Amino acid sequence: MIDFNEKQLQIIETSERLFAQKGFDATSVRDIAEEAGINVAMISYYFGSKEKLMEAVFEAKIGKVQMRVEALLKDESLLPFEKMYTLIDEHIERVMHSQHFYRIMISEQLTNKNPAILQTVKQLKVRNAELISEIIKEGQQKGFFKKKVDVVLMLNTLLGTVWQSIISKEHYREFTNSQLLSNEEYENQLKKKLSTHIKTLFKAILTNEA
Amino acid sequence: MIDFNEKQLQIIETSERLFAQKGFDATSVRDIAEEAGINVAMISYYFGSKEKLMEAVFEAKIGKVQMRVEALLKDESLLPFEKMYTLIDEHIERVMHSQHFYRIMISEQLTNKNPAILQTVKQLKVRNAELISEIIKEGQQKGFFKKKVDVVLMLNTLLGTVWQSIISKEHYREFTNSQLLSNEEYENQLKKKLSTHIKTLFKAILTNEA
Amino acid sequence: MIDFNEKQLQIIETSERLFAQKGFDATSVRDIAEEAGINVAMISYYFGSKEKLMEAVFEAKIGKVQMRVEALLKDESLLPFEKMYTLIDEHIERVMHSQHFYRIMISEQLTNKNPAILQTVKQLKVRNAELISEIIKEGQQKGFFKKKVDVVLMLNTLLGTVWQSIISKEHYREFTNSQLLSNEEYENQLKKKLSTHIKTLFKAILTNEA
Amino acid sequence: MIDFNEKQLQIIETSERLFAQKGFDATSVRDIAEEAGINVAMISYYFGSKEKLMEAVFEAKIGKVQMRVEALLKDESLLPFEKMYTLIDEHIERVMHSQHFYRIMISEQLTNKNPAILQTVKQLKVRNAELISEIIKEGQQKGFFKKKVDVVLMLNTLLGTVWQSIISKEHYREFTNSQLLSNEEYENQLKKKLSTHIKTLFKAILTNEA
DNA sequence: CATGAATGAGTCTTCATTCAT
DNA sequence: AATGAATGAAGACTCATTCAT
Repeated sequence: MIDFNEKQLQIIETSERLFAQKGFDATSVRDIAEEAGINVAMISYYFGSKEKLMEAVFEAKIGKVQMRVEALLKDESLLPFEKMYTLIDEHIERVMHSQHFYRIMISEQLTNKNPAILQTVKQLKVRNAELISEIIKEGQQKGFFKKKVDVVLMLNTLLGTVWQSIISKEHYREFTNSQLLSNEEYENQLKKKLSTHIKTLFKAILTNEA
Repeated sequence: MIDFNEKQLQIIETSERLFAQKGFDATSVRDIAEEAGINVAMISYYFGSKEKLMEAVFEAKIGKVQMRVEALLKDESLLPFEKMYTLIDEHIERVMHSQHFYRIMISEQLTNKNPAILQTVKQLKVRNAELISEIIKEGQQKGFFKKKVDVVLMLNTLLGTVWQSIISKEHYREFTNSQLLSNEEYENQLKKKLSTHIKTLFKAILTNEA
Repeated sequence: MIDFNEKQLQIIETSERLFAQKGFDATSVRDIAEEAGINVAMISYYFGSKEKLMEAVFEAKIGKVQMRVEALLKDESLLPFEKMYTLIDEHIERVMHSQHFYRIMISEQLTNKNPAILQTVKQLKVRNAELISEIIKEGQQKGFFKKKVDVVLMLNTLLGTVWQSIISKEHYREFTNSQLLSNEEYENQLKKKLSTHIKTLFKAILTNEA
Repeated sequence: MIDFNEKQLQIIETSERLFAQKGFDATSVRDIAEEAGINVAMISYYFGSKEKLMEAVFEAKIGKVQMRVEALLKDESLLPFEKMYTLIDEHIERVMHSQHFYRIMISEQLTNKNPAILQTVKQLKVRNAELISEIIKEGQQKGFFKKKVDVVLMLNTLLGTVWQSIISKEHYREFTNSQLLSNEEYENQLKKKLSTHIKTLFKAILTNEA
């Protein structure tokens, strides 16, 4: 876990936003430098290269996410279903709040260009799948969940549905008659709907015997 | 619906693949020209610019998709549930087969850079949502589906789950003990699993009274 | 043997001069482009890179030199001593006339940076040593030359003396009371002196029994 | 004669090596700082600039060389021929031992960029020519040497032959069947050969009446 | 006295596009 | 109708040097 100083964090934050908005290749180091109010050379100076900067963006973020998930899933005070539901809500909250970062993450998974980043992402995903598998086993032992559950597909439904809702958010604004809502209101409404929707799906996945 | 000549289609096809593999910005017109075996200048000559070429890629593809969906949903020989299930299977099949194109589409939705393309995508999405709404109404009238169904969320679950499964395909290969399968076998297995999984979800969405 | 078009030759010529005057690293592609009256991008366009341009400079020159030497040494109408003397005079003439190029060549041998160039130079040198060895053998068989002659040292004396005379030319101008001569006159005087001097040395090397 | 403190000498020594290996322009102050184990800023701090550092390298070296030559040539216990032969051997030894420095010196003479350095070099050369002229006069008066001797050409043969032998050392390694020798052995062999060779040449220059 | 942080100028190269043919 | 040649703009990055501490 690398420690970044204040200026580095400032650069990371700006990069995260710009990479998300325009994509890695379409974001020039000049763009970043200007927006962050620093000299172009400082990016090479602090991070070595634009690519390494991107990796730093991931390191800075993934670590935090990982810790939060671990903490939740190991919380012994929660019942299996409560854990799953909390997991859903925290995920929705996190993705909505860090849309920028998740945009980059998807983008990186799309292009397969930086192996270091892919590795980091993979580790996060696999680790999470492992942790959730354990919750499910626990729920199965206690008789709450049905026998056969495909953890990966379940996770993909969670991540995919949330993500798809975000990227197509604007497309459906008219369709759902939400033109009059402020951006914030619309997002809040979306969060609630998503929460209910996915919990329903998870319940179906975890309990209904096919 | 624009008519493209053979050379143009050749360029579109190559572009689709390269844009998908490396991203729009990271793909140079020289790359495309070389792979397509044509002169660099021909891209500007036929399409006006690299951006316009991208738009052509979308026009060429979206049209086909749209027609297939319309045909399916208007097929009067199918029951509502059958339509939904066919919709799922065709979507899975289509996305798996045209991963390249869907990668670009997601990428474009991520970066919001080309309004013309966004508009095209939005039209497709909204039109599809409308069509599916009608199926659902039909199913509700016939008593197959429950009263309140959120079409958009349902669609997002379909699209999101399929998509998430594709982009994280490799990450979970070890986790699901599928290392020994060939790529094709792995994809076929995934298709089947996805089909069952999403049908279960749709059934839950369309029938279970919360 | 690569064929260079007119524009390429123009770039090569300018580069040869600038690389010689300022050194490879101190010469920017902008310098070259400005002096050659071409666009900076044309250097990459025609040669691929600054390094490759340098290699082209060598290819363009070394070939010519090689051919001249081969022709001379294979000339059957000349006696061994005549060949050696002609070799000396032609070398002096060539180096004086192409000082720019020889500056670069020395510089490259100094820094050992571009293996492709070193290889080209080495081939030239070794080939020349071989050819001259044959002349000497011929001279020995005919009884003109003494038995043991070190070809490499002899060549090094020729090349070294000529070269050293050129690079320290200005240093000794006062010392030799040649301030009043024009540059051309001074160089002509130097050529004559060098010719006599080196012929004396060669005669000593080739005939005097130690 | 400037006094350099220990840290300065350390920087000078490292610079000498790096400038020789990679050339002045291709050597960055960061390279030097890293290899010398000092802070980058210290180079500007101690020497003012990279150029001034180069001048310091020359000042530190030229002084030593000058003193050695003066001492030898003024040694009254040696006969003229002995002096010349010792001069040759010491020069060979010196150049072989300080190849780094001589590489830089040649390089500087090639590029003519730093007038201060050129001046220093010129002074050394002219002074040496003057001293040697005196030896020759002495030898002529004593009847050992012939009347007309071109000191400059003679010096150029000494310097040029030695130098050419060094820079083309590797090129001829195969040609002289010396692949099996260690680097050290090869250099020792070369030194001996050079010594004999140049002494022969000098003898011819100094005695043979044309 | 010595240095880590910072920077503006400059590097080479690649890019999409244009234009004469 | 099609293209090879050419280019201006922009790209990421490295450099020697400065300055506050």
